[in-house]
Amino acid sequence: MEKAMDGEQKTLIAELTQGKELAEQLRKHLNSISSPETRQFLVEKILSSYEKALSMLNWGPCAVEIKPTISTLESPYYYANSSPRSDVSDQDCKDHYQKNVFKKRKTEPRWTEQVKACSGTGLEGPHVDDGYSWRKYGQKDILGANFPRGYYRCTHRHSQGCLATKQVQRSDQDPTIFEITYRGRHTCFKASRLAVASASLINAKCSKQGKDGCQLEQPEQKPKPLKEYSSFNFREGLKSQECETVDDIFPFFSFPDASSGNGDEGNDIFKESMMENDFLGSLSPAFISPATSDSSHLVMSRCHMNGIDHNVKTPESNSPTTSTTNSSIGDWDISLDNVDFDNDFPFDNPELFA
DNA sequence: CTTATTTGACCTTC
DNA sequence: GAAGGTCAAATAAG
Repeated sequence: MEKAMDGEQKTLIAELTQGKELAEQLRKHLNSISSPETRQFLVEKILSSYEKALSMLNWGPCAVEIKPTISTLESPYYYANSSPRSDVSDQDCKDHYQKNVFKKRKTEPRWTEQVKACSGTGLEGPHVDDGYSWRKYGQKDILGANFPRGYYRCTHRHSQGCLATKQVQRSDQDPTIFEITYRGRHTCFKASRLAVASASLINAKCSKQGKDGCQLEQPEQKPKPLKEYSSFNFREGLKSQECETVDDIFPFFSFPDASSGNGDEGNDIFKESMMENDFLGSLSPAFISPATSDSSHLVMSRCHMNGIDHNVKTPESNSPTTSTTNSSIGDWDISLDNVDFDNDFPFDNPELFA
């Protein structure tokens, strides 16, 4: 219980701190040549942060309802992290793994995102990037569906034990629409980092584009395969989790003081990854409202990007979306106070906002 | 050679 | 028992 309160307080503090940081960012931008859209974006974010903080105060700690399964969900029962081929036979290991996988399935957070991919964008079908690296591990014909369902899991499943998976199903009604069901949250290191930077950029872009939606120069700026792209879907694993502490929310996140050793390493990797992935051209939106404090609190948000339309819905939720505390632009629930990209994040880069 | 995809078999859930 | 989900060997691609 005490921990729950701590988590609640941390989240609250994070929200307030984020508001403060954003306000400072805004102040900088007031004196710069940044676009009005960028400033507008910051204003929205500030308001959003404070709204969340206020709602938290009104609602009290929902962190009491932290799922006890969170830790077990993250536990390394999968053979990737278990001591491989030592005391336990391969078969035992495999059996154990499979049993747990299927056992776990029921409790996995799950949500669906509808993605519309227009032809000609180069981002069709399952290749519509959501910011993570996925590896296809199966395909299945589904009863009543015209198109097979593809099964994907995070590329970093074995290397980092990231258990996130997704299913991609092309819509029968509209073949240009892909229904992507996500399961589990990403705990992979790289993805989390990139998600942050991309989140910022996407939001900025979306904000800039205003009613026209995001217009990213995808095709021209994607020299690498889509699967290598990383962008914002950071909260993909957060949004359906019940209230969590900050630490729960960002288990592998690259807070400066959280990285092993010094913080520089994190930043280096961060920069490196940004360069590696050419993430400016690989942004894709997945503006999913965070589970800031309420799991039933999923926000519909959307952003049009070059023919791609992400539309998040909440299949697991019995009640329709009830959120009223999020900005319309999308969410970005990362405490800037903790995220060390002040120096690296190119807020002032005109190219990002021009 | 390494990594990703395909696909049939197997397992779990309903 | 049917359907959905996952594994892993075979194959393809880079």
